[in-house]
Amino acid sequence: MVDSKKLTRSTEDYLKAIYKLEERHGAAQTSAIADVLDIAPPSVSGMIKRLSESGLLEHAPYKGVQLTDVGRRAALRMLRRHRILESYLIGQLDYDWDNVHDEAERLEHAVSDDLIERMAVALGNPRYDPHGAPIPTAFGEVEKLQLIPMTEVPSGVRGQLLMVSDQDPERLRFLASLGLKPGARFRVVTRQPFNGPMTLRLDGRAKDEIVGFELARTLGCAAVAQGDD
Amino acid sequence: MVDSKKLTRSTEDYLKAIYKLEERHGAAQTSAIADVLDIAPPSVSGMIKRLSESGLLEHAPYKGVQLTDVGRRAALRMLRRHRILESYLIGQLDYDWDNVHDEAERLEHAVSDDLIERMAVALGNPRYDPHGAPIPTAFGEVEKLQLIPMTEVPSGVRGQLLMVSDQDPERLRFLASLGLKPGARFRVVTRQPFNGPMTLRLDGRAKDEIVGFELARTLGCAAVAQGDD
DNA sequence: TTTTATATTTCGCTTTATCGTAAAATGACG
DNA sequence: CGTCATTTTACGATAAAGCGAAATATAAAA
Repeated sequence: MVDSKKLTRSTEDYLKAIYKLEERHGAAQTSAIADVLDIAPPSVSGMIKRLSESGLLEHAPYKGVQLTDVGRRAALRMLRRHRILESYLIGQLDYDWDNVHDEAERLEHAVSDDLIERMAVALGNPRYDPHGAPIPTAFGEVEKLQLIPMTEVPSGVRGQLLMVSDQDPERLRFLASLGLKPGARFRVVTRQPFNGPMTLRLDGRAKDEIVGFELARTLGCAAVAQGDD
Repeated sequence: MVDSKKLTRSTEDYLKAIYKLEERHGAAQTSAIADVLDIAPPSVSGMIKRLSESGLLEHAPYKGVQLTDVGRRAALRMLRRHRILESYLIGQLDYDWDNVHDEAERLEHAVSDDLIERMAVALGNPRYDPHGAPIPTAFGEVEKLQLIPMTEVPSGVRGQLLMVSDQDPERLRFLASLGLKPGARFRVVTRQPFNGPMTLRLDGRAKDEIVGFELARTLGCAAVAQGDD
């Protein structure tokens, strides 16, 4: 119950995964967790039991789990670590946005809170990481972004790309080659039906770019009113 | 035999410890390792067996162990990591020389070679860490310092402090308060017999400082010829 | 409501890595 | 050659996490 018990690598990974699932679907099903972490469902059940006995989450058997306040704080702490680390590696050590994920993934379990705060200070306490994800504060608060998939920006409408997944280096390199970095503004030129590709015109570019549905669906965007900043 | 098998935290710690013992005494006895790592001798025997089966060290039963080339490279790699990390934390993240050890100790097991090299570059490829220890190159070469304990600098002779242990924060703070940082030059004013304290006059200081025998024995020094740089 | 399908949990077991105690083996030395 | 300290072997314990098979619960279909 006391929150000082130090967590293992796996438990930290579980908490992060559960947080992200909760964020998207309100709760986290066993199989969803198993899926994300690439672990067999019975193993997840076992871990859920241990985590709920430690007071990190509430378990409604056969329904799913919810993080407790303690669990959520722990998850947000990991997210902060990950995102500060990515920001630092890119900002101070010349990493590129497509190769920071793995390094951050390992380091987030090893660094001290002190080091993270020093990195944050060195960066000027950034609020977003290089992939556009909001960085939780040291007190465990996060901005909740209201994003829509690029696939839901209507034809003819202007939008802005705000957030991409940091996981797949190849995808990130490809996105960069299209000019699709967080902050990029565009107008949807055409959208094919039946989950077909979309055509975009990025601000400051002379040519349209074509983006497949699967890819576009993973891009967190906001619609931009004309003349909005 | 293939050197690509990734090592665990403990094995890395064993290799470091064995390297340091070898450096000082030519070989590493089981009990000495047990002592340094605070582990029971039979456990060390067990680990020695595993390490020698992995080709990291040669074991002469009942005699001691010697690192193989592979083992030595692995140990030097850890030393490089540790020392680059300490240098980086102090040089770029405003740590002090008395509080970097633990952080480096944890991180050295988690960082990638790539990150270490980036840190080294950011620092201008330093050759010594902030405690005066030589940093092995990425190729596994180290400068072998020929140091003597401060207790062996004769009375009346000038010396230079070159290296101190990074392990004990309190000791480091105390040393700093005396002005005893690597590079500091001094003249031995008096030395009491029977392992008594010594009196030093540090360059640029108006007052003598008294240093106990136990402490002085851990300070790596070089005698300095008059007018030497 | 009964049947069927899907998801979840329980059970029992395995793996990996490490450490420990007690007892046997070895080597060093007087 | 016998004593003593060191080292090794044998055996067991622990902790953390994983898996497959079978039992159970929920949800959907008939």
